[in-house]
Amino acid sequence: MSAALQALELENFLPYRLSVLAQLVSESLHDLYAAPFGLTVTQWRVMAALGRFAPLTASEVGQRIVMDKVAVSRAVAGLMERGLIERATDRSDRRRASLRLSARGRVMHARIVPLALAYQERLYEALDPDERRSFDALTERLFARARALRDGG
Amino acid sequence: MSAALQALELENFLPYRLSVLAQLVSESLHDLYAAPFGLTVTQWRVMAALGRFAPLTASEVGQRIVMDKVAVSRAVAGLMERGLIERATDRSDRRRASLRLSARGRVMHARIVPLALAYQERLYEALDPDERRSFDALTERLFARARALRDGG
DNA sequence: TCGAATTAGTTTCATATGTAACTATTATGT
DNA sequence: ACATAATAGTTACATATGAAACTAATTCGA
Repeated sequence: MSAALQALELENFLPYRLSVLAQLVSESLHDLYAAPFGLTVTQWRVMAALGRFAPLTASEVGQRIVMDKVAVSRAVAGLMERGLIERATDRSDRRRASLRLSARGRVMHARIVPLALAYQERLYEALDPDERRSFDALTERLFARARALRDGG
Repeated sequence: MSAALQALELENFLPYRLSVLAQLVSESLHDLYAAPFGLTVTQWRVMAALGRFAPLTASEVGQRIVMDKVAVSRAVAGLMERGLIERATDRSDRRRASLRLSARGRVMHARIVPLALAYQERLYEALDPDERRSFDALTERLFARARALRDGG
């Protein structure tokens, strides 16, 4: 049995394709709220998590949005400084502090959400409804597989 | 007509999902060649582009792998330092220099490619062949759409 | 109950990345 | 031919990110 020569066609290589697509989309979205609102991607994600699930501790935020605790800590510091979120130390466990959007944060959140959804909508116009559902399901399975490979080997 | 309240469900938000999936895959792949071979993701991508299409100028590399010229320049500097690629200034236009893998670079490339393809294969096990084709086609269309939105508005 | 281990979160350091300014070379228009 | 613009690539600066060390508080176990 002769060994097949393997060639790597970068443009057809799944991890590469995912990376390029995600980066392009991420950059576009970034333009949507970075310049107008002065937020980084990680800060916006923290706000989005709090907008939906507050109150959350920093750890819980990290679990929700798949972000490590250092990144969360830095994003929270920046958002606190600008008065966009509020922190309240847990009385029964003073290591923990629950976070929520401030009034200002809620205003900004309410202005960004429609922009983000509109962008998603325009992106999804590339697919018909069946294809959207299909795409979402496939990404979900790839994600689960990638996590299994990382964790279990 | 009452305005519908819009909610952003981050975990169902397409840009977010793409970002998290791409990052997870990218991290896994990174473990595959970063520690063993001491390459960054950008360096590996430059090697992959040269392994397939050499000789290329730095600009051409950037176009192939969707990477800006500064990133290419830095990756090239690192790869030159380690003797993994070779540079030859174009005689008819001395601004340009064509790049190719060195003998050492080809050896390393030949060792990494099977690892990368094996990882892709294990990832793709989450999908059956029809689904793979479908997924690839859908990502292609989303990419085209994202680029159109960025460029054209 | 007291020391070790765990957990939440922050700080530090080294590295990576993006933007803009810069150098060197070639192309263009008059 | 010569000033201006464009192109290839590098450097510099500011900011972002990841890994590991660290602080503070709590839990666990002998």
